Amino acid sequence: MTQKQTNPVRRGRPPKNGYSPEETRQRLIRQGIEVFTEKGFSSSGLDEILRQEKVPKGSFYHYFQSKEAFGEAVITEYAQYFANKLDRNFNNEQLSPMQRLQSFVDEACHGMQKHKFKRGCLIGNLGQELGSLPPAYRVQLDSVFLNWQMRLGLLLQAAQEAGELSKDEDTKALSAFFWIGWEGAILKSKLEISEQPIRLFIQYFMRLCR
Amino acid sequence: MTQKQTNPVRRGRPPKNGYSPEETRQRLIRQGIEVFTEKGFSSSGLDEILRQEKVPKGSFYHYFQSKEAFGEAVITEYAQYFANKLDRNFNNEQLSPMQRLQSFVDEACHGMQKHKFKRGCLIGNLGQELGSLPPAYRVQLDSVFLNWQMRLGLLLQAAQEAGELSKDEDTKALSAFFWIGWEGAILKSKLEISEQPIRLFIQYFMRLCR
DNA sequence: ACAATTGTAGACGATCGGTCTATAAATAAA
DNA sequence: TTTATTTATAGACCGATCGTCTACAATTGT
Repeated sequence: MTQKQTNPVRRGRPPKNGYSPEETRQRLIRQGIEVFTEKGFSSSGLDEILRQEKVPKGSFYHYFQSKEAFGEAVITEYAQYFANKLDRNFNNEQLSPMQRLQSFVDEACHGMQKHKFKRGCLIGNLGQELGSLPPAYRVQLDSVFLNWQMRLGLLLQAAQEAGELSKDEDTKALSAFFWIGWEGAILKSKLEISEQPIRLFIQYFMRLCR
Repeated sequence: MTQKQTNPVRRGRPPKNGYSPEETRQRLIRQGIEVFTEKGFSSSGLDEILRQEKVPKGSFYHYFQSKEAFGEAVITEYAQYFANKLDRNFNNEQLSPMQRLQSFVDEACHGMQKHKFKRGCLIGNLGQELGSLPPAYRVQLDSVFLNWQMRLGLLLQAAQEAGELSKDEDTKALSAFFWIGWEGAILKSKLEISEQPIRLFIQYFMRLCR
């Protein structure tokens, strides 16, 4: 019926490490997410990313056209990963809408601790770095935020339906406000090496919703 | 009585450009604020800063011990500049306390536009860059925020005295919340090339205060 | 056997932060 | 006046590291 996922007829020199080209590509992107999230795009070298995945430097341009194209793929992958995290929490039928938001926050706090407050949010980090970033990234980052904003907007609408949030509230504006504060909270959380700023922000945000 | 401010007996080769050594130092720091605010610390070279002020590279280490020491001076100067801006607005007796906060916001929005949304806040930018910064910067940046937080805390107390803010509010927590949201708003403002995020944040913050 | 394809390997030039030596221009001491 | 000392300029230079490129190794198809 269907062919094997990896092309059965495969020409050319085989990969030296055990991984298929698609796997290697994916592994590089994953590593890119980690490194760029911690150290930013401009001050991160490809060497570091390649070294960890045991991919020789010369091979990089076999997998990606340039560092810029690589960064684009990294951003896309991170956006996807984060959107999944949002969906997982925001669609949890076990909890009320506002409880789902709280569970997302708890999960994020746990993640911050796990990485010793060194990572935070790739999108936010790159946003601050805009001045030394390829110009095309700006619109990409902006649209990622818009996507998250839409997802939260839906949750807030559900909260309205459930009577947890006044129907007078502008859910679009409120969710835009959330992500504004969120990025600030992540920043201060890294600076203070504490999840307290995140907790503080959420506390006031929740108050705003009552 | 008192000697002239610039030492009257001055040995050694005089500066070539018209500026005194202190002036040159100050000019380099000013330029450093601009460049670091736009492009960050790690991805900015000393060359760029020196070129603009027509200071030869070799002279740099006459004025500063290292790039790290230079950055420290830049942060300190920016913190001072920003604290002055806060004081100028927060101590304006012509306005009520909450009006003073609003006037600060208006001024900041004007500044963002003036620089075409490319600059934002040096402290916030460096905060996001923490992973690739000299470790000593973290505590320095943190203490700058603490200073701003204290200044806003005093204003909020004045607002309480003036009956503009409930005395039940924890002014410390509220001002911490303000700076969290503020940095997020500046970030999104740069991303969207619009002052709308700042306006949106302030709108909700003001609502929280009533 | 030879072309086409695919991944590997390191050379390469540019640029960075930081340091070095040489020197210019002033005053202090001889 | 001459020489020493101080202060600032000037740019060459070094090792490290950046992103990119070219050569080639290893496989399959004809």
